[in-house]
Amino acid sequence: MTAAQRRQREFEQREQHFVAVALDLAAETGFMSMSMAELAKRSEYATGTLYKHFDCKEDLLMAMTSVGSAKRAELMKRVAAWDAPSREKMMAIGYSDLLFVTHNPVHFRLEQLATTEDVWMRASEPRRHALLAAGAPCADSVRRIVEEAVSAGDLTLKAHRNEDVSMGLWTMSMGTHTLVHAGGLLDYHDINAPYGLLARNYTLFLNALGWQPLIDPLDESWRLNMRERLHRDVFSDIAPPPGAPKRAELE
Amino acid sequence: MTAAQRRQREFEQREQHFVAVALDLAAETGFMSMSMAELAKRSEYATGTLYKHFDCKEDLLMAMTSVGSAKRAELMKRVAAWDAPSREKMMAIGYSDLLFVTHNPVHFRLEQLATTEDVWMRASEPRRHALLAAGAPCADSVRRIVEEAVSAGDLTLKAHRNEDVSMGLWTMSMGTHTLVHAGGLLDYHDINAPYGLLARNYTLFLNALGWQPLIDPLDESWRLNMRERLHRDVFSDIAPPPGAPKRAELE
DNA sequence: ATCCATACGTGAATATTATTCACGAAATGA
DNA sequence: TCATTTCGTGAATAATATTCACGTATGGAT
Repeated sequence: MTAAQRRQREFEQREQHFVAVALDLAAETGFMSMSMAELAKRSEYATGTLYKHFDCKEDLLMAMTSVGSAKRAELMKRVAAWDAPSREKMMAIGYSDLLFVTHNPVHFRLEQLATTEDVWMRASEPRRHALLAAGAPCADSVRRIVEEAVSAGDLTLKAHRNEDVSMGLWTMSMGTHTLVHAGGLLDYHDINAPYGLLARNYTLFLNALGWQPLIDPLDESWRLNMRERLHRDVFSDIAPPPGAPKRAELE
Repeated sequence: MTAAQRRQREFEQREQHFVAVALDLAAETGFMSMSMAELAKRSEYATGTLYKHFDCKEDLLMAMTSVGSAKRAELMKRVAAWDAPSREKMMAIGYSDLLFVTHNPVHFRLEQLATTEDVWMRASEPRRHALLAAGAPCADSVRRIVEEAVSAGDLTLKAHRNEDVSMGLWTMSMGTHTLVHAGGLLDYHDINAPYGLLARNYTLFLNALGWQPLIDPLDESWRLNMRERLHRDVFSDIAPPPGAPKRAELE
């Protein structure tokens, strides 16, 4: 039965190939403007073959999005393993998400489309589940950091359970990305540096939870310092997001 | 020139008619599954006539979404005019959004789709602008409440400018709705009552800003009390969202 | 080495649907 | 009453997601 296994392996490789080519295509034209026929041609397979893997275009989208989610999860796993105070690690989680989205703008577009109710419901249940599963390690990393903070005495949970803490931060990040990507919206509302603001809101939120040590949201240098160490210790292979202020510029 | 004016008026009425019928259709089938031809037929006009109003389906979506945004803005305007302490008014803003979304789930789906980058970019600039404009009064109401809080001495702005305050709350609400509407996602992450959590997160955030009077996030009765007065004084014509303690329904 | 049966890839055919446009009817104003 | 313009029409067009009948390659059995 080793032949069947090989077949299976080749099938999976072909699927990855389809997804990789699809991601390239989506980067060029956007997911909605990309046609299944063109994707098949670019992948050097027939249209029918594509449909052997994905029952519908939405299923393909789920698979494409899962790739990005896995990448983000990998970044957060690194953060969770970082040797730093719990509060810095929690801030670094938010930063890693930002890092990921700015380096992978295409992924955010896909994710946004995928979690749209209209699209979400068209995808098959197994594909949806696979996407959720791809994101689960993110939640795990965050959960672990919260646990760590509690057992280190940096944080005492009252109204919030462990999952609730991450939910607050998660919604702020997701909402911010959404507003950033709706071109013109933030300008319209006269909001200049949404991600700097997001960082301050993280700070406020963690302060409100009583997560020690409390940080002055006006203290930019604390955050920049943390970011520098983070890039040195954890993200040495990833460039900071363009447009982020350098520490030197603060003096 | 009075004939031309009448024509113009009729044209606008027909557009409203199209949008109203489209909202009904979208409620039944979802926006993506709704066809322009069927919309035209239901509206008792020809397909071409529909395209005299909307250059593309995405433009129609923007118009449909604008209707909802205007409704939400109307609710928030009422809140801004409410005679209550600034902090309660700010909480009521979040509550009014929740009220609106739970009573108009279709609108949220549309809004979510519309602000998706892929869709947003396909709509024409004027239609996008109209949608932004429809949402502007929301921002105005919120801005006014923040100003009021500052001049009443309930709030002292430090790291945040006026717009920044609303941005934090806005992203939390939007992010929460998004997660709620991605069916199965919250269950997957073991989060039970997302909107109760959202309210606590609002409370935390406003506490962190130092918005007086500070509220214990564990104090449910404060919130329930506020909500009751709000429904009595401001939203007497709107039922509380399901899941909340029932009151007499006035229509 | 040969053959059979099954699994697999194919791409032309189908179905659906957003969008266009050439036409004729109705309104307008002289 | 007529000429002109404006407006609504819906059949035609142009994609494009999805299906399926077909032929071919594969792998095991003789």
